[in-house]
Amino acid sequence: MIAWQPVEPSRTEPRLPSLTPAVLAELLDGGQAFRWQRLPDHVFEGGWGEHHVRLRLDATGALEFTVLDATASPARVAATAAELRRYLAGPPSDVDALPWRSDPHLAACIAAFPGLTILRQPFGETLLGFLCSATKQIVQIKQMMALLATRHGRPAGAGGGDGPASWKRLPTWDELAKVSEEQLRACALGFRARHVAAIARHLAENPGWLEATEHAPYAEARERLMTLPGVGEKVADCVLLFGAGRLEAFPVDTWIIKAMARRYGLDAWKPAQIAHFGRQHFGAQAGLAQQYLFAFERADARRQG
DNA sequence: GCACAGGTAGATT
DNA sequence: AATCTACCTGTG
Repeated sequence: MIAWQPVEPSRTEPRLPSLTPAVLAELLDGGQAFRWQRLPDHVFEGGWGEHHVRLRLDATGALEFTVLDATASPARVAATAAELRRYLAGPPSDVDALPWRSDPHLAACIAAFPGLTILRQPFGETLLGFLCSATKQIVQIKQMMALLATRHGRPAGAGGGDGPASWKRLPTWDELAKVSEEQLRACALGFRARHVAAIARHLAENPGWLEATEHAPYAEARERLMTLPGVGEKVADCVLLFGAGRLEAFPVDTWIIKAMARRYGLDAWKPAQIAHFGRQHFGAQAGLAQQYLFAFERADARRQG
């Protein structure tokens, strides 16, 4: 294994925030991504795309990483480091521009998770993850992703893998198109298997559709995603927020419905109404605000608020 | 044993 | 147009 290295920002990229272990856990394992595992001593192991790394915080809260590929060349390590910065830095955002001065609850959420940001994950992987998220808890979504990767994903790394212990990346949509619905169900996807299979076929028949969707303006991208089976407003917004850096996306899930009822008095409001309120109230970075509200509400529930 | 889980879509009122 | 339900399956 290669020694730990700092995840230093390059000169042209914004500095990554200094994080506490709790905020790092929320960032990697709080429901944005589904491929990170907690190890002892605040170490996280996981990956995205073909990259497989461990992350930890040094004494000052700065991030360090190590590439988990014994055969990785220095060039590949450098490439992973660059991709890691992009993954962690996420879309350009500014917490200070959120309306926390006039919103005491938002201010409390931000204070509870200082430095929490939005990741920039691969678009296709994000779609797969949130397709499988319907009425599932994070641990279960992670289990589905792990099974899909283990059984149907390519080994990542130089030379296409180096033994049974090598990291398996999630299957691409092209690869998923060759997996039967039965095999998908065997990965614990349940009724979501039908959606994954149908979308894989659709994407195979429409080359470039996913890329065009990723780069389309927000409203158009959202419409396109919602034409896919199993993709409604919530999943579309999650995919655009976490997989395409669209901070204006404001996913309304059960936690946000609870938060809006409890903290903002929006009792019995419907998801579409809450989404409208969120965009109006929180502004261009509504998705960033959503992540703070989401993290706070879940933490509050864990300590039986 | 049974309700519930980062929802969606089709049926029913 | 609003409300109800089926859809899979692991976890508590």
